[in-house]
Amino acid sequence: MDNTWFDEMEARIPQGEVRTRFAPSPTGYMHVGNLRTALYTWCIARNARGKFLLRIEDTDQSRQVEGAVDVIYKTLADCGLDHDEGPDVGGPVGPYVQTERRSTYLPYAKRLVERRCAYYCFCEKTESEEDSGDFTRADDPCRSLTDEEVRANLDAGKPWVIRQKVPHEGSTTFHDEIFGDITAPNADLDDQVLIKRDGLPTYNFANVVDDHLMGITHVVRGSEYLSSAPKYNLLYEGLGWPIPKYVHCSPVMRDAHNKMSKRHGDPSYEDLVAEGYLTEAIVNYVALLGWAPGGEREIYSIRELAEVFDMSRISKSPAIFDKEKLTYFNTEYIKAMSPEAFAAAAEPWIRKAVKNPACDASLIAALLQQRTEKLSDIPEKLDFFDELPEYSTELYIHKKSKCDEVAALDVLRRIRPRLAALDVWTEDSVRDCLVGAAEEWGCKNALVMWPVRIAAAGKAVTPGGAVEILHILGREESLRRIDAGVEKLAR
RNA sequence: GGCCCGUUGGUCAAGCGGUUAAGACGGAGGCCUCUCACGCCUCAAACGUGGGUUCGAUUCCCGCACGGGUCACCA
Repeated sequence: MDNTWFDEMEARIPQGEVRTRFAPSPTGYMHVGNLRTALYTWCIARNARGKFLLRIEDTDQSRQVEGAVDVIYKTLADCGLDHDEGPDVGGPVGPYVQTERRSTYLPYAKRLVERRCAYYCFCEKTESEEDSGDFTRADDPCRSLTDEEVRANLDAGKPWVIRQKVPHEGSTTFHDEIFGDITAPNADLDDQVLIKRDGLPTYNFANVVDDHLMGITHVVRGSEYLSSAPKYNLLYEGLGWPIPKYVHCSPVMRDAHNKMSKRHGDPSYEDLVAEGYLTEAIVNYVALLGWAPGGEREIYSIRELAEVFDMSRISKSPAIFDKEKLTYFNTEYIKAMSPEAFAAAAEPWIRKAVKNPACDASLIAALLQQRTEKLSDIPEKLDFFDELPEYSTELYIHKKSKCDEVAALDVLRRIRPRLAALDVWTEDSVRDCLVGAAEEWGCKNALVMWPVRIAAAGKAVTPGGAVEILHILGREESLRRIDAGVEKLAR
């Protein structure tokens, strides 16, 4: 490879702006930790008015999943994490899929070999031999092969990999934006493979090459890469490249001991949406898992997050994902929706329970908005609309309303003709009727409301009170249910 | 096991040498009220541990304990 190729690659690299990248491997599953990493990465770029890129890391051919990339696109788009460059939108330093860049890695690996920072390895150790303990990489004879010996092996067609040549002496220090300076003895760093036998780069090498060639200024990733960061530095140094800022994020945990994972059945972003969580709530909550802006405010839109984001405030320790708190954010976002927006979002869920078209979905939605934690909870709250459930007359007993079965029967019998005689059937007319009756009879509203509601709904707990339920049910059905209540109580 | 990292209420967290150690979720109690919910008020609940440094440590240093990560031709 002549120098002009290298020069051309260098010439493409954008300068003078913050550039970050989200670089998932396409597994078809966007877990919460991934989403958070993407969010922080995006925030760093947007906060600095820089560029956010998407790069697909698919160098492991054995783990390709059909449609996996689409999950990534969809999740990012849903969450508002727009990217400036990527496989779908292109950009100045493409391609943005590693397998499409396969030819760019080997020249750099060879350059490292020339500079004695890497070497061809012809070992054919099996895994068990490597693990047996009687072979240490440091003693690998390939480390000290002469150029002639290497050429002979290559000419003979022996399979090879290229490994990084880590010095045995000294130590390497790197700086992380949130963990500070970290030093590791070189002797503990192994000669990791850079180019695999199949000719593709390993993650570790592809990452370094791509991050540099794409002009990435902030390398954001999970803290599991913390211990390999010293090796990255050695690679950057060997290639004569500037070292980017590292931002290592601690994991999102399912409990004190385990990371969130597909294996444990922890929900992905899509799972959470299917469970009835709003995207905005998920994003807001996830942002606050392992990061806090400092004040007392917790509700932030994605745009606001970008504005206030300060990576130096990312927490060093892992954070446990708490669904209860996510639920809290969800209720906050639900309550903040306009009634129209909520009605639109809730309608499909309402119609799962209420098939009767006479029951107005937007009226029901109005009852639900202050009482919904997540949309999926809606249907079970509404089961009484289509059909009056079987219920015990004991439901009519309610001490606080001074109601018992005898009083209930009396109330129902007396309220029925008044409801039947109403000129119009509106929420106001129904309310006036019930409240007016209580006033006339000299009793508390509750004594009228309680039995009417029980008769209308047949359950102790309902969204909305007697007035709203009667209104939504309509006159005919309301009277029918009151009659049923009378009959039940008279027995 | 080696190396690296972490440790404030049950959870998320503020704090960055001197505080009555914020706030939120969850929990408990109360008010409001036609049930539930919403809203409002109140309460309980924390600096892992032992040494230093200092007039003074949750904050700085060291040890210990506990937890996590990593030691792949996976990312």
